[in-house]
Amino acid sequence: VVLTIGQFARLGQVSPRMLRHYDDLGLLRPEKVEPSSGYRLYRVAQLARLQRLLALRDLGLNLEQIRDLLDDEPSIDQLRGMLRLRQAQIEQSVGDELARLRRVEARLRALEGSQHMSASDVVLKTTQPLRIAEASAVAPGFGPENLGPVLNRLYGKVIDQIVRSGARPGLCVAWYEESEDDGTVTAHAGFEIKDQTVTDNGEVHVVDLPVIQVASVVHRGSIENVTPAYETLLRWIEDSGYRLAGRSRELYHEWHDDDPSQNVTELQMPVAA
Amino acid sequence: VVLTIGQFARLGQVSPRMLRHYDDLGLLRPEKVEPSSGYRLYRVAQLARLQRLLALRDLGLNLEQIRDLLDDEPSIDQLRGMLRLRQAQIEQSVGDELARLRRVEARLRALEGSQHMSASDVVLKTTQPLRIAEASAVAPGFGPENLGPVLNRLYGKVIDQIVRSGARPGLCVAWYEESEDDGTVTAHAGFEIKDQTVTDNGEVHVVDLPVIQVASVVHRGSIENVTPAYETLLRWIEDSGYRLAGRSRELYHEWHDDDPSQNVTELQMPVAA
DNA sequence: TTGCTCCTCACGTCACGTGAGGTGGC
DNA sequence: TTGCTCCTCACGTCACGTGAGGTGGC
Repeated sequence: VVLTIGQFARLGQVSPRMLRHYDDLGLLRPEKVEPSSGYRLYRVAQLARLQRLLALRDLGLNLEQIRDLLDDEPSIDQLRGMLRLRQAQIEQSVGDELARLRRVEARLRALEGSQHMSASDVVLKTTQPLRIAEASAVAPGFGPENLGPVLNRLYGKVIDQIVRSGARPGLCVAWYEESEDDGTVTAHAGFEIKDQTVTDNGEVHVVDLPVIQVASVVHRGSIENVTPAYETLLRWIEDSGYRLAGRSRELYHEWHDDDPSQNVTELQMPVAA
Repeated sequence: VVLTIGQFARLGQVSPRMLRHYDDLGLLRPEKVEPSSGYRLYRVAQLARLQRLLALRDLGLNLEQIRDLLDDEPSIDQLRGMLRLRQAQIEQSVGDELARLRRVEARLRALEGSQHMSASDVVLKTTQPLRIAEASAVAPGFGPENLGPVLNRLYGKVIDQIVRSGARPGLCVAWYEESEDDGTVTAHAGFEIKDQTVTDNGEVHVVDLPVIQVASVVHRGSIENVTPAYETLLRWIEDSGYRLAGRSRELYHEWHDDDPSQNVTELQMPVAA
C-alpha cells in the first residue's frame, strides 16, 4: 500500500524524474519522506491525483495553472475560464500552423515548377510608419520602362523642394495606385523626412504612408531587372493563400548612379489574409 | 552604405540581440568588425541574406537547418527534403493540436452539462504488457450486481491454482468480452504473474493481455459504486472524438476486504482514433 | 556633462532528460 | 561483493529577452 518512487512511477507510467519535479513544485507531494534516507513514499491512492494532473497536462495547461486547479478545489468558473483561454490559444496556434503549412507547400510547389534555384526570400512584415515628401504623376503603365522617366522627373522636383525647405532627404520611396481600368498608373515618388518640415508647394506634399501588412522581397541590382522579383512576390502571395490588398511600394535602400549592380531595393506588396 | 548593428536591425525589423545571436552561430556575419571597439558593421546589401534567413525561419526551420540552407547554396533536393520533413511535422502537430482542442471542448461541454464538479481525470495511455493467470465464465450482464458473484468465484479458483503452482499472485485484473447480442458477458478474472510459471489446469490459463490504447480513470472506493466512473469514461471518449474499441479492463491496484472505501481501481476502456 | 549606442558576459525561459557522484538494502 | 534503487545537485534544451557593468563618440 506504500510505494517507492520507482514503483509509483511505473504505476502511473511516468518517470521518477517527473515525480521529483512535481514534488519540487508542490503539485504532488509524496505521502511521506523517510527522514534517514530521503526516500519518497507514495500511496496507491495518490494515483488518482497523478492521473488528474496528467489529464490537465494533456489539455496543454502549464504546471502553474495545474497547481491552481489541483489545490483550490477549483471553482467551476475558474476551470471554465482556463479552458476557454486554452481553447482560444489552441485555435490561434492551429491557425498559425496551417498558415505556415501553406507557406511550406507553396515553397515545395515553387521547387517543382522552376529549376532556377527558387529560394524566394519573401517575408511577411508590418511596415514601419513612414513620413515622406512626395510628388505624383500618371504613367502609362507598370514596368521600369513606363515608370522610370516619370519617377526621375518627380524625384528632381521633390529633392528640390526638400532642400529649399532646409531639410535633408532620407530613404527614397516610390509607391503606386491604379488610376482606373485604362491601365494607367499614378506613381508617387518621395523621400523620407521623419520629423523635418517640408513646405507644401502645391506639387510636393507631405504624406504619412499607412502602416500595413506587406509581403517583402529584396532585389539586388539594377531596377531595370526588377520584373522577376515582382513575379516571385506575386506567386508567393497567391501560393501562400494571401491576397493582394493594394499596389506596391519600392524602397531604395541603396542607390548608385554609377554602378546599378550594387543597388538594393525592397519591394513590398500589401497583403491581407 | 555601412550600418551599425542598431541601424541594420531597424532596417530588417529585428532586434540587435538577434543579429548578435546570428553572428555567434555564423548565420549572418557582419561585413566587418571594428578592431578597436568590436562594433559590428553591416552593409545594406546584407538585408537580402537576412530576409532569406527570416523567410526560412518563418517556415519553422531551426537555426541549424537554416545554416545548412544558407551556406551550401543548398542542392534543390536538400531543400526539398527539408521542406517535406517540415510539412510532415506541421501536419502532425496540427493533428495533435486539433485532438487536444476536442478534449478541451469536451471538458467545457462537460462543465455546462453537469454541476457535479466534473473534473473527469481521464487519461489516454498505452497499456503495459500484462501476463496473467486467469479463469473465465459467462455472467448475465454488466454492472457490479451481475459481475460480482461470478468474479469472486473465479478469483478463488485462480488464486488456488497460482499457489498450487508455487507462484505468487500480483496485480488483480478483470476484463470482459461481450459474448453475443443476448446481453451476456464473458468475464475474465486473473492475477498478474510476470515471469512466474503457472500450470494450465484446463480452467485456469496463462494469457498475455495485448498492449493497446485505452482511456483510463481511477476510481476510489467500493467497486459497488463504480458506475458513475464508467459513465464519465464513456462520455469522455465520445466527447473527445475517440471511439470504443472493445470492452473494459479493471485493475485492482488496492483492495481492502474490510474497508472498501480505501479501494483504488483503475478502469480502462480500449479506444481508437 | 548627459544621452545614446555599442560591447561582452550571464541569467532566465519550460518541463523535464541525463549524467555525476554518493548512499543503503538485498 | 555486485546490482539495483534511491538521493541531491547541476548542466542542457531553443532562440533569444533582459539586465548588469563598462566603453566610446556627439
